[in-house]
Amino acid sequence: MARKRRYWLLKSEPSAFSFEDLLASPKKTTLWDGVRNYQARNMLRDDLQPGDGILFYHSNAKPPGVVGVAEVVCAGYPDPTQFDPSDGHFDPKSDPLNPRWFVVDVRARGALTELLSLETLKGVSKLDEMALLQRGQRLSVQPVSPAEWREVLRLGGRKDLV
DNA sequence: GCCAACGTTGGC
DNA sequence: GCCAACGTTGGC
Repeated sequence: MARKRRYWLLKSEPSAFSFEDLLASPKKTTLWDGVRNYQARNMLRDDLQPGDGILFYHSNAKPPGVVGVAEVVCAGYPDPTQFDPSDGHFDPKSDPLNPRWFVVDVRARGALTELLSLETLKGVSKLDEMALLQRGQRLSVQPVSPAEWREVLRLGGRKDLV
């Protein structure tokens, strides 16, 4: 039996890479590079699988919030930017034979009908346990439960993308 | 292995 | 720009 589909929240600063940028990318797809946190790396490398659902979150935005829905296209593979000295994410300590950092490819499915702000999400009791809303969390890759996924898409007016 | 200093994230 | 909450680094 196939593995159950899982759900994730990915954060991006829209000034660096926005959901609109993803929609405008070839095949609405890009590699999710530049993650340099081990917990987030472990999820990219081990847990995200093709077909998994993604909530696209804008951090450091006005206001911050979930803006769109995407999906995982392929399982984790080494982040090419770690080996590129001209890239801001270059990591001279990473061994090409034993890469330290990983990416997945993600493809946009569609924007929410309107931005679901962090403030709005905080007011939804069904989302009390959501990783995003827990004190002190900063991970740029976070798990989302099936119930949270359904609720966010319902609030975002995109039940068609559940 | 401890922990102080430093760096980063990200809401506000 | 502030700063809380982490994560990382490096001396010991």
